[in-house]
Amino acid sequence: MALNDYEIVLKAVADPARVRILKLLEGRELCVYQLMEVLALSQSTISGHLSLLKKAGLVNDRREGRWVHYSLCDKKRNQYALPMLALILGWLDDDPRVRADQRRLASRAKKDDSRRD
Amino acid sequence: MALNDYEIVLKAVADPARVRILKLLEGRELCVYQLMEVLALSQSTISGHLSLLKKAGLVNDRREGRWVHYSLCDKKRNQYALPMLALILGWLDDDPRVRADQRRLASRAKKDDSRRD
DNA sequence: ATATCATATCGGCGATTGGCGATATGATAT
DNA sequence: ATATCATATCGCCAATCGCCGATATGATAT
Repeated sequence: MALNDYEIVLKAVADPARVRILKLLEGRELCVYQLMEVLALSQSTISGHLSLLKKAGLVNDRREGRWVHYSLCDKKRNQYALPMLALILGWLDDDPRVRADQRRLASRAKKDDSRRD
Repeated sequence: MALNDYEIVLKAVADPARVRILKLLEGRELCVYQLMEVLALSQSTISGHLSLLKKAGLVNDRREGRWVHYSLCDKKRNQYALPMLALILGWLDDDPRVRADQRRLASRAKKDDSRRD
């Protein structure tokens, strides 16, 4: 049923925490742990959001050792997922919370860099 | 806040009953009473959905005597409303429930016609 | 085998949601 | 003023949601 697939995608993107995740995944891969720090939500909460986004066909996961790298989906798993992604990723760049997320992610990345031997 | 406006629109369109309403409003005006009959939901439920859609800037209302005619929004009340409408109205024409809604609406219209003196 | 680290899943809690019937409002008609 | 019709709002209930801490899983290292 088309309406079911529609609902899964729309409910997935209708939550603020989940769009913030999608905006953070724009152009890069991230792991649960990084998203935890940037969004200041518990590990189980982040993991739950990600599995919902995955179920909707909005994100991919790729395991590499103990880390699981999440990225925006490329394959068509749900007919509504990619067009919806294309639409909403053009939005929210001017939102204060989204901007703050980007800044926190950037400063985290710097710390990681300087910690390298 | 952009994220707030986003959430209002997305939550509004993420509900099956509300998309069905939007699909029925495609190309015509309808009153609460007609939507009640087609969707088989109570009058208060339909009215509630419509006021939510209106708050999101997705529909207009136009009072004419005791009837209130609802239609898809034309003015820009929420920056996300019209692009989202444009996207999702291209969808769901093949969904069984949506098709059944259209049929019920059509047969209702016929009855109305034959009842005219 | 044991320990550790990253992630996933489970159970519980308060808040929100979608449905309803009952009641209130607003417009028309008598 | 009263009645009627279409719609809006209110209060309630069951179901879902988003969060958390606790526990389970899966991979790596010793």
